[in-house]
Amino acid sequence: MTNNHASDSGDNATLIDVADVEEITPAPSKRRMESRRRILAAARALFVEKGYHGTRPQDISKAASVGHGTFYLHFADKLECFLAFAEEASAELSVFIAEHTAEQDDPEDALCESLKAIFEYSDANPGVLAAALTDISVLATTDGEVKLPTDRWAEQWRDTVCGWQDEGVMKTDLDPLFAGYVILGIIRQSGVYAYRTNADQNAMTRDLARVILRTLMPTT
Amino acid sequence: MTNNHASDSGDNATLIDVADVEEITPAPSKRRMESRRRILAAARALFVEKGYHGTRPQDISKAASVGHGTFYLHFADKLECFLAFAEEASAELSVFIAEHTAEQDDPEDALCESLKAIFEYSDANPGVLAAALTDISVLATTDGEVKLPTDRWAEQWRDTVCGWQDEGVMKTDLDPLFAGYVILGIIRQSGVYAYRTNADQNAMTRDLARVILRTLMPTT
Amino acid sequence: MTNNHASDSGDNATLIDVADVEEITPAPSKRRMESRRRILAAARALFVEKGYHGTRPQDISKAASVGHGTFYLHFADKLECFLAFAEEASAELSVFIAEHTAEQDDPEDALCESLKAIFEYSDANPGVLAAALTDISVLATTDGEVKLPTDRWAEQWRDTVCGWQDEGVMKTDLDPLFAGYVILGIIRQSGVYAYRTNADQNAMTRDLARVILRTLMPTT
Amino acid sequence: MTNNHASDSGDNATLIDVADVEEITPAPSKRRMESRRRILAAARALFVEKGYHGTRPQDISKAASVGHGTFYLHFADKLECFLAFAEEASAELSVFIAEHTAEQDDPEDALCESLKAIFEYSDANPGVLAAALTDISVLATTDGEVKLPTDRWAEQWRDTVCGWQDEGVMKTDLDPLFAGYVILGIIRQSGVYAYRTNADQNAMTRDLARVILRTLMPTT
DNA sequence: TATGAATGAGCATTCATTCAT
DNA sequence: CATGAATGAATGCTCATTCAT
Repeated sequence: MTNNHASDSGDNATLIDVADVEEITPAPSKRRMESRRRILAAARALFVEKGYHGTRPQDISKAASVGHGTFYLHFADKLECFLAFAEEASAELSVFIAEHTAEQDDPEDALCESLKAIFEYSDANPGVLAAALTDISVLATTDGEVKLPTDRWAEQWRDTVCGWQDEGVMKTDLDPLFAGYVILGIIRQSGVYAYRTNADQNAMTRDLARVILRTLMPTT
Repeated sequence: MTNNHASDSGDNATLIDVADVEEITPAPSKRRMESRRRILAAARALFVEKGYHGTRPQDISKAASVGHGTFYLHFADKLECFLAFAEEASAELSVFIAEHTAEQDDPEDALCESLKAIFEYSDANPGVLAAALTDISVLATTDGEVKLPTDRWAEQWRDTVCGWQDEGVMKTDLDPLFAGYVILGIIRQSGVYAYRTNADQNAMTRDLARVILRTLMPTT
Repeated sequence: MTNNHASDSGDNATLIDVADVEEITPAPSKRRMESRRRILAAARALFVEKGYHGTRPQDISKAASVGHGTFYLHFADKLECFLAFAEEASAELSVFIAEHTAEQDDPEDALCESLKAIFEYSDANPGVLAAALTDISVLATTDGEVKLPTDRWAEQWRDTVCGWQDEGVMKTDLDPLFAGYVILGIIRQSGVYAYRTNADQNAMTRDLARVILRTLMPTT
Repeated sequence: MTNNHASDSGDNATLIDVADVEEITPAPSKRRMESRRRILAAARALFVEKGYHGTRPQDISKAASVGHGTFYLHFADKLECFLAFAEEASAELSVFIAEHTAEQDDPEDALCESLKAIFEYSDANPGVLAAALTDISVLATTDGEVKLPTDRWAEQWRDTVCGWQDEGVMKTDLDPLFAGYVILGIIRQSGVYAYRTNADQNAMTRDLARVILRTLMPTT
């Protein structure tokens, strides 16, 4: 398709109809995209199952049915691949939450829906969140300041809290970012509790929502 | 396997003259203890500075000024050494907290003192808590059920909460273990917040104590 | 579709009148020549800058703005490309020297001019000679007898010396080929000296010419 | 033997008799030295036979009958091993030449002896000199300024020439270092000639000595 | 002809662990 | 008890070359 045009591209540019230009310049090449997709999918499965250090680029390539070198065609190194996976999971969860909380005005309801969404996502993608939250400092002695996924999550909760305040549906005496971290902390560690005790999900959701709201509401 | 030290040492007891037994057999030989002490000290420094994966047994031995083989005289493998370090840190912190909260009856005060103690310990031993909390699942594909340090911490908070309830100084509608995890989550993630924002420690302590108490107190 | 035309390559083959055919088929097709030219130019730059082992065919293709595969359309492998580069440099230098020494009858003058030409070429193409003289045995475990560039240079000097003898302008008691190697050795290693000491070029030229002539002239 | 003392070393230093001290501090450990010796010997054989790029650290270890890791116990990387080999060869040749020219006062005789020594060494260690002279710039894109073996050789010849001048047995109008490079160039390239033509060694030696002296002696 | 994604054998190097002394 | 040289399987990554389009 686009390839057929390829040979013409350089010389006869003036003959190419404008509609084609869009396709020519970025040219993400279907095949290339397919490779990347498969590598990422394999990486996700393996990082979840074996963890970062238990997964070799070689394993990923094999699972993705591509050559070992192809891996490095798409990612500079193993860490970059892991970050892409974490990014992807994070984005997925965001979309998932957004879809589930679209119309909720009441903070408690919104919170409940968000938590439900998180649990649902966790059920549908077991282990993915835990894997994606792996502390990068454990992965590499990266002095470069890569922002941790957790930091971004905390910021998203901060935004949510700010939204509630702006809409006047809730008031808190906490610094919003502090609140964000607190909420994240509660949710995160609760996940471990839920896993350890096989807690009922509905009860957990309700309890969590209540607890979180309590942390926000000023002591009377 | 794991318990290399004291308990094993009694093998040659029968050959040793009785008078000496008391001192020789149970006492794990000064030299041996000194070795272990130095290795653990070096391990702590390196795990904190370089992380688990960035630290090689050789590095530890070298920093401890013992032969590389001596390391394996005291620890079956690197993981065991790390766990010993985490244990040590955990015990230290427990003592530290216990000392600071000995006489506090009021939960809010006790909480404040505990948090102060944690912050003080963190200041005195920078990075040690973060390192000791490293998720073991990241360290090894140990399917065996090693209890995570975090789980023990949550249990300690559960005990504290139960204590408060038993003494009648506080009531909560939460499951105590759940409460323990929530408290741990709040403290842990707050640490990240404090680090990121260079928050004032006294203010943080006060805010945290307030927030934690809120999570526990039944909504009126 | 477009593929059907592929073999005609010249852009509008069907429009070309019969008279042109002769030129099209045997003539290595402008486009092809252009590709090769660009690849060789890029190869030269990279071999000079990074050396043989530091240059990947991919780098060459990229620098030449051609597809990675195109490289292998023109050269069977990397070594062949390098040899083409060395050949080119050698030919260039020959022409350069020939132009500068066309009319000199006196050996000393001819020698001076040759040396000047070499220095000028070196200045105009820094690093090219050094790169082109790279010992092929270092490049590949080629058991096959590829003649070293240096051998060809020695032979050229032999021819020059023979020329002088035939014309009667100079006599030497050395075997001409031996003389060729000696001259080459002197010039080559002097280059290193000149580079290390930032020697004045004119003085170098004069000294070298004198030294070389001394080696040739029979001891009285 | 010495090993028996090893355990005492640290603490009871004062009890150790002085004669032992020498052995204790540098402690090159017979076993370690033996390993290094074997690795270097294997490296020499392989670098000569296969060249730098044709030789893998793995091959060296195998040929030396040591584990792959042992190689890196003695050399930081492949290049360092090669340099050690080149160094060794260079030192050997120096000794060889020194032994053969000890008593020669006359430059021509000294030169003849030196050349004979070089040829003899070359015969006894075929390929070693060629391998050791491999241009390091071909080996790695080492920006760090490692001095080339050739440069050291040129300097040795400079010293020789200076010696002759100081002793008044010879005069030259050349800069001594320049002379050193010229001599090196002549010898080096002649080696190629000798190899190509299977020249008679005695004749070569004589011719070379004559040629080299000519380059030094001022034109009358 | 030209392309560039794909390949995978190959490479230099590491490191947790062992064992002769 | 202590040592440190030795180990070698394993790792992350490269790069000259191929081939479907």
